[in-house]
Amino acid sequence: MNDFREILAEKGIAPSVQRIKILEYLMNFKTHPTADMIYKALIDDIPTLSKTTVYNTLKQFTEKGILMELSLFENETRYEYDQSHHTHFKCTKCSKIYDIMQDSAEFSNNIIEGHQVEEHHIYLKGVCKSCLEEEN
Amino acid sequence: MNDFREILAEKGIAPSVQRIKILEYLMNFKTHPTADMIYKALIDDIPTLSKTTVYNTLKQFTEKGILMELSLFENETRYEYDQSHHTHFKCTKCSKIYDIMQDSAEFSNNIIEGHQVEEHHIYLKGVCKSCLEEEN
DNA sequence: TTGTTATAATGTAATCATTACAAAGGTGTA
DNA sequence: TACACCTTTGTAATGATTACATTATAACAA
Repeated sequence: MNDFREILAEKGIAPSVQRIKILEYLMNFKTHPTADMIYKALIDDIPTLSKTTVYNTLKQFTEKGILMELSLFENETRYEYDQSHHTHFKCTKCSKIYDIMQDSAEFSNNIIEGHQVEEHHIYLKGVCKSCLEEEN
Repeated sequence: MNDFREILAEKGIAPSVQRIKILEYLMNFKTHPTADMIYKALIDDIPTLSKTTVYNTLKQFTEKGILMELSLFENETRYEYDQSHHTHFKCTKCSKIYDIMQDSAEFSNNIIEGHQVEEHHIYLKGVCKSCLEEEN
């Protein structure tokens, strides 16, 4: 539990109950939850919790680099604490999202870690050619 | 223009004016537009066009495999006609989305086709291990 | 032609995720 | 205590999307 406080302290974020609980949840449950899932999971514990607080906190954590935002699937932002670089797999039946640790981008075989892959997407983010040129 | 009618006919979709114009737009402008962008682009041409029609048509086209749905960025669904397998690059400054034709998944160099890559995501879709097991 | 049926398009209202904003609560310090 | 600052809260607003009921259109038979 000091863990959580330390992580927040390192980033200059005051350790309120809400922030600690949200971070704790994301570090303990690697389920790539939405803001709403986090809210529902914590509301019993913190009955006064507001959804706005959840959104604000997730935004702040993302900006400070504590969390990673995933907007990959179905127009719902999902969050994860895990910092390691890995691939995401979403099941079209049960909707669960799995982390694929396999490093290589070798997807010629359509079974990966037991999952049957039907679609394969790669996307990149950064500064494009023409924006780079304008900067000079 | 018979092109469009043929594509629709192949999939058993009646060639209404609205459907032809929407398909035409997606085939001519490879800008990965949102439903709203398509609506705005066509409303002068078809003054009675309804946004619901755009949504319905895009959904139908996607189900029939004519279009590809991209929910990669900022919780807005974008659509593209291009069937070839390629990578998407989004500029964090101008928000434009580029197609990256480079086949290999070799992103060790952080400049690709002139764009400076800052994030690199891979995601997969399919049926997960436990759903596969349940099927038997 | 008229009537009938089926499909397609439209407009409005509803939903859901997210954000804006103002008010209220808490904490630390002079 | 009083003040300043940050945090949380609740409500209202926004924006994308969907549900649904109504209207329009096209094809076809009588």
